[in-house]
Amino acid sequence: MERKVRVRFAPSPTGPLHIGGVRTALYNYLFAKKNGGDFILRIEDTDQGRFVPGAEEYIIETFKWLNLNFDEGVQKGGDYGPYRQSDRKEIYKEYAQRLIDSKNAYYAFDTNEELDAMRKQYESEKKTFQYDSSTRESLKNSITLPQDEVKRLLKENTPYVIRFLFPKDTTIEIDDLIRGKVKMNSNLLDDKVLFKSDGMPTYHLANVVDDHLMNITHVIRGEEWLPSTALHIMLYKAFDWEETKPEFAHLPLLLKPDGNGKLSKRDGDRLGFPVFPLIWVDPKTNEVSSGYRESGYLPEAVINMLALLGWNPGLDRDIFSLEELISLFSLDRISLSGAKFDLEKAKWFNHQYLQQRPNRVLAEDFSVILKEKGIDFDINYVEKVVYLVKERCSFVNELWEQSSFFFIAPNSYDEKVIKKRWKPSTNDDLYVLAERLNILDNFESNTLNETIHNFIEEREINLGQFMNCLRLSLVGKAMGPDLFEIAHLLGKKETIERIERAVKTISII
RNA sequence: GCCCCGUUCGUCUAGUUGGCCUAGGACGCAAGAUUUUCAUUCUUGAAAUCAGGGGUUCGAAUCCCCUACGGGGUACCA
Repeated sequence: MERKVRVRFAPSPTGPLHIGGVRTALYNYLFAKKNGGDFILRIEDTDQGRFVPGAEEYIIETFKWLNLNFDEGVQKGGDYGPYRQSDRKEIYKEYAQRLIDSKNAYYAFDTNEELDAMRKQYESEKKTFQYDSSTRESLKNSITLPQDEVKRLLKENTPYVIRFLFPKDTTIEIDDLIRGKVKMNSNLLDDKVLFKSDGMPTYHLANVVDDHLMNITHVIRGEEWLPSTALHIMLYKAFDWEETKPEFAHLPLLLKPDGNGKLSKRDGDRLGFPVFPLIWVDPKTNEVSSGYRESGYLPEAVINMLALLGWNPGLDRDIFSLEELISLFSLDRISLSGAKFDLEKAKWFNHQYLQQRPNRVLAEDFSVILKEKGIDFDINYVEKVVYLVKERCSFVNELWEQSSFFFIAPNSYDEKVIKKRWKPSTNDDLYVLAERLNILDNFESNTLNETIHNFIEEREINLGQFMNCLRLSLVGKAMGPDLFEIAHLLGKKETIERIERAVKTISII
């Protein structure tokens, strides 16, 4: 019987979610939605030592911002809860016991110190210590110790861990949906700890138990999990869950843009781009890490950019809506090699999506920035400004650089432009033009266009030269959109005042 | 060290049943066009002997082997 597709995103709350993690979640989401399945959020907080307050809320908020909604999970609920592993503690204990009973796992009483000493010793002999079939016979565990000794130790609450008993000389085959068949020999794998001495399971146990109990059909996760998948497969076998074992798909990693290695937290600040979706303030150090949201990225752009970083629909275009991504998505089009993040392309994506964003909405976003600067203009005016300048912007906050002159008259004039364009006769030309504009009762841009062109023709002055001077008067620089549109939006009074001020201020004698 | 995964323009990639690949697209870069300016936009261009070397084949980016390089794993972290 075909099972309903169920995938999970299972981050551990050890800090802000990495952008690579966001991509993993996105691929899970796309896969689920493409196949009419469920997308589940499970929090893997089995390591109490690394728990960071606020991290779970950060994760929730990230997906809220991106508008990728979970069907089940922490803070949302569902039929397979609880969805936080710390709330499932008792469950794992029971399953660990099952493995002990079926002789697939055993108690180990070796202390950390003993193990460390062992590792050091092996290292000094240029060997690698591994807790496995070759060494377990000589260590302190329920295989080597007499039964009543084991019972006594457990009764006395001696700290112990439960380790998986890896069989010797077994080949484990992983059938990865992205990579195909991967084979591993059990002799190279060690008896991983499944249950820690603090009463919590490790990732391996909790993950397999939860995926089974939550009816997960596809495990889509980062490539760093590929090596331990052999253990996971053995666990499904040990539990006799092979019938409903999920399919595995291991994603390539996100690499740093320069040099080599996995994209890390530090790269962001070093190279000037966010590696986190949202801003994050470390609760311990107060260190601030920037986020895509606060840097002005649009969620749609981030999703589009991330989707194409390691996956490609094979079409000759790059812009896809979430709906398109869902219908186009398939695991077999995921690339095998790690992808380097490209800041320039990320900006380009944002530019594309910024252009699609309605002017009214952009005007509202922009008004927030304006208010912070103590500028309060009518939203309709702001919307018109946005209409004129948005195509030259990739981010909302760039609107200010491109349009500040619409709100504040220039208080200085670009010297280079003066030097190049301003003539001794310009002051007089502009003065006369101001008088001419003053008697207009229509200040529409096409009227202005006609009036000014006639003026230039009449006086036989150079078009480019004069227009640049007029622009300088209104803008202060040689930049900005169509000059007649600027004058129109500024209005008659403001336009004339700016011309007069420029005439008074600029002198080349 | 050992194990696993990978390797096409600077970057993301197309190429998945070997021939239509003198290797396509996008970002970025360069030049030109448009414009009163800056940008946008448009056009054109440079850019990968398909990591290298061996095979297999009439024919290989596509299949096999080796080497190199890159990445991941090797914790009572996930």
